[in-house]
Amino acid sequence: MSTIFGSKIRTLREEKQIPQRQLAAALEIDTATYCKIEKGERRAKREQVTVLADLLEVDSKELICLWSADKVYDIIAEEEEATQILNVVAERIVQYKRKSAKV
Amino acid sequence: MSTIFGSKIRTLREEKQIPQRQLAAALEIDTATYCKIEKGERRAKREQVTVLADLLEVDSKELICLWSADKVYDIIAEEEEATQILNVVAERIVQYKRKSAKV
DNA sequence: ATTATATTTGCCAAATAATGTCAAGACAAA
DNA sequence: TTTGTCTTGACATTATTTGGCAAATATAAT
Repeated sequence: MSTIFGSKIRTLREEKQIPQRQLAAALEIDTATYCKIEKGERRAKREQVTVLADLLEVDSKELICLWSADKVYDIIAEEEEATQILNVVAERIVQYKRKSAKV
Repeated sequence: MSTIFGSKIRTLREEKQIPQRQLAAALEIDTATYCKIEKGERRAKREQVTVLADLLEVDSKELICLWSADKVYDIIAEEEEATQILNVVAERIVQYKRKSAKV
């Protein structure tokens, strides 16, 4: 049930010794909700991720990456062909990049 | 807006010359809804995918794979770090497999 | 051209999932 | 014990997804 994203922001927050209350306020949500985000019981919204990156002073790309990875993992984790699914997606992304490079 | 899954089932259906109406009936949905699934405007439910695999006589794993890939693609397509997200997920899946293999 | 069949579109309704709050409890430090 | 922090569960709210209906548009055949 825990997420890479949740663990990451918890670690960062503890390193900086910031209380949940403070980050929750910045995100304009209840501390209960913030707590659940750290524990992976709720998913942060995308805008919230970037706000957190600022406050925790990390590259927002890094957090977005972990946050997205959690979402993808939820979709494919239970599927037998998980790895192949990733290959199909990767292939499609390459194709798209080729196409936009042409233009 | 079109999906790999939708294109695939449309192609298969046309090859077999089956009307949408017939597949829609098997899925117990409106032909309009079925039409949208082929066009990628609606997402089939997981159970519907396996029913379609039967009717279209293809391996359900194959269809599930394309169907999942569409979902994953939706999540990461707009993200700058799409490829890296896939790597993070792939890494996590490998880790999970190791863990379950140990037991 | 007219009819019949198949597909598509737009809009609304129902169902489901995601996000959030509140209140109460657990836990630790002072 | 009091204070501040964190956690949990039940419930409320909101957003998203899925489906139906009716009308429009193809597509075929006659």
